[in-house]
Amino acid sequence: MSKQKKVKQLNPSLSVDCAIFGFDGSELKLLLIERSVESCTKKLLTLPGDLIFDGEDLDTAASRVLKELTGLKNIFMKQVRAFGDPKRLKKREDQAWLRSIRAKPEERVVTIAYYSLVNMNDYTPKPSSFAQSARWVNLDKSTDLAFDHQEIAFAAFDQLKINLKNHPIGFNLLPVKFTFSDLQKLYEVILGRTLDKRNFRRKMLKLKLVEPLNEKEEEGVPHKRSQLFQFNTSNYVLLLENGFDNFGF
Amino acid sequence: MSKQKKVKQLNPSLSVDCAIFGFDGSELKLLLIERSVESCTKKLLTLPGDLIFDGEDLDTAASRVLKELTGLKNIFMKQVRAFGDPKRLKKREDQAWLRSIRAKPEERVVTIAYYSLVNMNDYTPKPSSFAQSARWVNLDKSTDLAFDHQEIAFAAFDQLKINLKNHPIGFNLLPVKFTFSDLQKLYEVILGRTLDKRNFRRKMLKLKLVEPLNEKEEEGVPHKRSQLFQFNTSNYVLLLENGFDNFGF
DNA sequence: GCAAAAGTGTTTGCGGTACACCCATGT
DNA sequence: ACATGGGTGTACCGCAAACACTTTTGC
Repeated sequence: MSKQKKVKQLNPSLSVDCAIFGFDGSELKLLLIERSVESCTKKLLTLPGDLIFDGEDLDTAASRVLKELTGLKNIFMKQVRAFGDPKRLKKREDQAWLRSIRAKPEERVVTIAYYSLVNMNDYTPKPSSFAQSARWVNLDKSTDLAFDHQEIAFAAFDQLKINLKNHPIGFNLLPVKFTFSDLQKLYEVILGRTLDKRNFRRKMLKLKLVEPLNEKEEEGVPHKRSQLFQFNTSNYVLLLENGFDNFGF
Repeated sequence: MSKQKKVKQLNPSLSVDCAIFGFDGSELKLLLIERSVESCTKKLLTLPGDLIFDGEDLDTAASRVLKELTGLKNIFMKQVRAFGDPKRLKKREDQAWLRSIRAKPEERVVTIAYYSLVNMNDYTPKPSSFAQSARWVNLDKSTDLAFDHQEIAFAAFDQLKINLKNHPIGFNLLPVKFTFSDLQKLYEVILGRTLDKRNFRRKMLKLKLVEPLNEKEEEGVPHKRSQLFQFNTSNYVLLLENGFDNFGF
């Protein structure tokens, strides 16, 4: 049982891919990476992801990918599922890129997909670290992703939508202090429909998920100042585990 | 693009494990395999599973495991998620068994878990094919599974419970013709609580998921003969995809 | 006739939904 | 004064929940 382990190596058959969602106040965004393909003018848009190290936990790998890209730690994150279609990396342009970075680009890779929710204020992509650059993209526009990342992104979004109905996860997309309008717009964007102001407020308050702050105001807006809220941490952890059976959206 | 492919090989890092559920009319059962460990009197109870072939689709691998064990095809099956804790195979007795069958028993294996629902009448374990024997086990008793299979089984069951609330999947556990009592008992066992007869019937009929059969009777029972039902196939496929938002159990 | 499960309606309460007006603020 | 979003209360409806008695059959 010596402490000297063999050097960690990337397992060529296993990867994680992360659908990282953000909310800018009016639209749901997905954080994508643009990768340049040598010998080709076309660029690939992909989800952030990487092969997994031998002996690295799946959740850890996903956190690592997120951390390396954004610098963020302790971000809400949830596994969606595994994607392993043998053809998932076999499109012509995908192979072109893989050949430039993988020892065995032909190899089938099973990827474990995660989605995660970040407060967009906590991370602004820098204009191209090196060959690759990250950017926030509107989810609806995000057609034409490389590999099967389109499918993964939609699966992640579906999962998010379902989870949002029974779990208090939306807050991960918002700043600490937020207005009811912010919160409602977030729900509307994700659920894909408008909600009634009064009913929404009632529901949220009944669940005791949000608390009003004394510091009740915004400033300088051309209308009545809105009350600020934060979410109730203790209820959060409870409901995160158990969910609430009938949220009723 | 010649048709001659390299021989399929098992990928040492990837497996599938299946939580196969059955219903005997009063209890929910899980199909487990008892594996003898050489050089040890103790036997391991595991979920059916296997390494995945290179280039084999995940769903295909899961179907293969089920087919090889039970002979059944076209069975309802759903991915739960991937399990990849580096320590998941590291318990002492688990290692003992792995050493007897794996080239690299130390290797971390990521397993993709599935749950599947079968009609127990379609498969009765034969008393020990060879070194391994399968048997139906009550889910609640199924403590002491090898590896992390306990955790996987519970995760699969949780998934089943959630899915049952919004999807018409329970029928996969029943024979083609069944009574309302059968159906209700099934729901009660999975949801873990009793349900009201009349309310249950109403709900099921409103969803138009079950149809009464003319052949209305059982026989030789010491009470009023019950109507037989089958499930409505066309609604089934519809609701399977879309779910029904408010099932309301 | 007795035990055992089948079958059947009604009432109550909660929660979801729909809906319209006044308020505070900046320009 | 006007435009903009903030904030509030009520009425209705449908669905889930609770609940008890009669029927058929085998023994």
